[in-house]
Amino acid sequence: MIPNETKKKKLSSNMEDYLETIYILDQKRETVRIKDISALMDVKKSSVNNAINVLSERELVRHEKYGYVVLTLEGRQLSKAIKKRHDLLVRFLGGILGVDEQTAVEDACRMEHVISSVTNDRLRKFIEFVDTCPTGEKPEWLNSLTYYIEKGKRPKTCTKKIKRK
Amino acid sequence: MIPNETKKKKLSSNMEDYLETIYILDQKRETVRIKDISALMDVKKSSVNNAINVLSERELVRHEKYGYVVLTLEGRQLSKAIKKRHDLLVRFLGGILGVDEQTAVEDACRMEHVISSVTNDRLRKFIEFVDTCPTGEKPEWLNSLTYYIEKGKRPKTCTKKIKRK
DNA sequence: TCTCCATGTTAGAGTACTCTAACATGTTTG
DNA sequence: CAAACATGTTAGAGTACTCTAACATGGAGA
Repeated sequence: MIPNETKKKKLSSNMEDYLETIYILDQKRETVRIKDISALMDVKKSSVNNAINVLSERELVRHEKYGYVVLTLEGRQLSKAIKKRHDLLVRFLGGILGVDEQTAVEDACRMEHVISSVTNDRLRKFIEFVDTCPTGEKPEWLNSLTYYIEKGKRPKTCTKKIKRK
Repeated sequence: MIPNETKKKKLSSNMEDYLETIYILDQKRETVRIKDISALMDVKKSSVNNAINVLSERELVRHEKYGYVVLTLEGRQLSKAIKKRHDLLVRFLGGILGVDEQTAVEDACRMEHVISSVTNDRLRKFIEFVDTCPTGEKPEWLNSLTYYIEKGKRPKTCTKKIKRK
């Protein structure tokens, strides 16, 4: 049995980055140009060109010579998913672990390419769990966690009943 | 001003992987051979050879032709740190998010190369926070989280006092 | 000792990017 | 309309890995 050839190889991290950038640009302007991608990612236009050729072959974008870059349906779905993963990670790192904004974004940019769908799903649920806290606010344990991260020890309200061997 | 040249370039993910593998092997046997690394990482010996040359130039390992691979002090410290990062991630993914063992290990193997020291530190504190729970057991909120992840809803004891607009 | 075999090394090709530099195209403007 | 400028493309080199295949080394047994 030959493995199903409709199953496409996973995109490389770099190509995912290009795709995500195209998605971001697409969301905030009418047209996306090679030049825009180049500027946002801080790579040369020739590198973008190379990437666009790869993404075109995968049918994730369409691009006519000297023209705009346009996401295909598949490309849009995929890039949107990558962007969601990114945002999720930023929220987790920033909102729960209290990592500073810049570091959270930088880490998310790298982590978004390597986490499995299972981990992604669990992180999403974790954040949902925090967001849907019955009190409608930050749950008490999370306040304690923040305190612990900042001070290195538990708040007084969270230290009683210690029973360790 | 020329940037301080004692500052060494960051190791690539691949080289970190090689170094971590050497550390793991070093921990459980007297000597480390090219062949062992090759087997554990599932790459060809020639690739290991190439990696060892790079790590030797960086003074992270010592290796005489046809001999053993030995970690230098610096190599030991660095590889130990990488391994710790790995273990931390496995504990977080497995122990808190409830990701299955195999996926947790796979994800950790990729994530360990991309998280910043800040995120690493926060994750460590998060786990510490859970481990030092005053009751000496899994904190109640974590039980609720596990329930939420499994069932998609909060346990009864965790749903009262909802006040959302 | 000598031969065999496990192990290690080298050479050379392939992949997936990066860049610079030269050149092509298309748009704007004088 | 044509020159000037912005933008895009191509060619070719460089990096950091991967592999296969051929060859070298060294230790253990006949």
